[in-house]
Amino acid sequence: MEERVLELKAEVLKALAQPTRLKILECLREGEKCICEIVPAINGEQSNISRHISLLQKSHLISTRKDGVRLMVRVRDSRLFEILDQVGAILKSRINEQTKLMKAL
Amino acid sequence: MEERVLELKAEVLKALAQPTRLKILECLREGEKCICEIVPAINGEQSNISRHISLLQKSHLISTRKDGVRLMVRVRDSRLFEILDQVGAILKSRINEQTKLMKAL
DNA sequence: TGGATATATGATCAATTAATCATATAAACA
DNA sequence: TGTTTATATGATTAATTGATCATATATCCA
Repeated sequence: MEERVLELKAEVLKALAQPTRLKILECLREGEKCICEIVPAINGEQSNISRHISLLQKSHLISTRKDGVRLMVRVRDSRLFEILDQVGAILKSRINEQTKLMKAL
Repeated sequence: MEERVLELKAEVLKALAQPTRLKILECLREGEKCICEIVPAINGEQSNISRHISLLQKSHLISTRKDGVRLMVRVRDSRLFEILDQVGAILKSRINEQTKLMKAL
């Protein structure tokens, strides 16, 4: 596969690969939210969340619109959630295997 | 979603979010390979690839077995490739949108 | 207009990361 | 046994990252 394509894929994955950003994205499953809703929802620092949001935007994973003072944020492509769910599924079967091994003791 | 679960998901995504590691994984689509095949296939440094392989193993994304001197490597869960493909699909439609915009100029 | 609220950003710091070189270990084979 | 081949690892370095505090900017409303 093309070097450049892998770099692009890595950039997207990197944007996802951070707990605070995952919290933000999970929070956005419910739909569009403004930063002032996200901050208390995930119990974060305003300036930190603001930076993560702008990173997610630079990675084109979210889009934003101004509503007065507020910045409304939403996930651009809902397939993003399928990716997160797939990661969850992989983790789940990893745990299952470990559990089976434990039972066999 | 549970803090700890998000941390686990972030760890998996982080292991994926690096071009060299993506190259290795793409290389493993074809099936089990030893490091000495991977190194020339992706034109990498032996010590660097070795480190990335051991990172991928620590993240439980690949499994390994010894065959003489060689270390045979394979992807643990093929759903990993579905994730990579899904990322590709998201990138593809991002490009499509940009192309449409360009045409409308 | 002046204060309250929402967001962005500069500066700083500690921690992590990826790559590289040199070298160590270990298996295979002539 | 000695050499070649495969892999691992210590040390080093530069770059990136995430968080935080302080402050700036911008919008709204009384």
